[in-house]
Amino acid sequence: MNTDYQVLSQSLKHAKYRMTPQRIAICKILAESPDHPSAQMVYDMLKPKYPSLSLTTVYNTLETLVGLGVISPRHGSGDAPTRYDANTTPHAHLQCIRCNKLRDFDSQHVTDLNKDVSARAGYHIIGSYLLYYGLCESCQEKENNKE
Amino acid sequence: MNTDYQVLSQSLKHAKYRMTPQRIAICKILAESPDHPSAQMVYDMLKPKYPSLSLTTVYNTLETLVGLGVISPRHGSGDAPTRYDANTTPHAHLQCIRCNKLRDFDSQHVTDLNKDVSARAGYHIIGSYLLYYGLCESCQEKENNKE
DNA sequence: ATTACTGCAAAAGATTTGCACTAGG
DNA sequence: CCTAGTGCAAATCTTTTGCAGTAAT
Repeated sequence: MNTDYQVLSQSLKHAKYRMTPQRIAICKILAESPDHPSAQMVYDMLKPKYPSLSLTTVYNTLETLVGLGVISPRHGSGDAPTRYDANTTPHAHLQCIRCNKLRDFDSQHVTDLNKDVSARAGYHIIGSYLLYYGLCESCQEKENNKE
Repeated sequence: MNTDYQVLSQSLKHAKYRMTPQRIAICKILAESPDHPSAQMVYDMLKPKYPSLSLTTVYNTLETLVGLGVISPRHGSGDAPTRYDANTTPHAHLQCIRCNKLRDFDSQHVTDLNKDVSARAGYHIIGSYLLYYGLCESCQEKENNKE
């Protein structure tokens, strides 16, 4: 489940950031989006309701929230833009290389791997990206129907 | 260990690609580079010896080798460019956010996670990126000396 | 009243594309 | 010879930056 709106907005307030309407709107969208939106996607969703909104502000706010540790950036396979995930518990992602959908995948082995890395790496680990890419079920069907 | 030069070049020949000097040189560099070079890094390493080489050709060749499944693209944390890895056995990566170094991390849990994803996801998995980012040992020391 | 935040435009960096020329088979 | 491959320049796409105006506290 995603971090909810209260946690996102409170983290801004607590860190003494100003509560602008743009930031509030972006926090709402992130909390409500199960599909890990990119900066552009956030912008497109909010633009109709906030016509003056700029993409720069979306980037600024997302970067701020990343800095507070309440959302995580995930860069997709290949050329796809960075997606932002309000679910900060450790989990892997599955991305479809056809329709670009991005979904979560929970597994005990993610936890095990994280522990192993922390224990053996000699790195001060700050975060991780665990991405598997391929064809989702509906794109596999389309593929089969074509050939 | 990296896939060696023979395997890379033979995969091109076997797939009926023409053996140009540029492709041969790029295969050699990939086989010999333990540091997972980016397209630009490959270009910089080869430019002195092949002054006419273009970055476009490097991108083309890397893309071809990715298509043949003998190297894997790995996009780093944040804004870092894509790195290409001639080690195609499943393993995780550790990237230092300070010096940008990228190294391998082998773990039984990677294998376990891969199996779990294949078994439960409903995706046709094509590949994966498993990246942990943080501070490497030498950058941790520099950090400590400063503060 | 301050000063952080926004929004625009321009810049930067990585990768892709169009196309004429070249060279591998 | 013939077409795949190369190399250049320009285009594209994402993200960053500089800066003047605006608004949150």
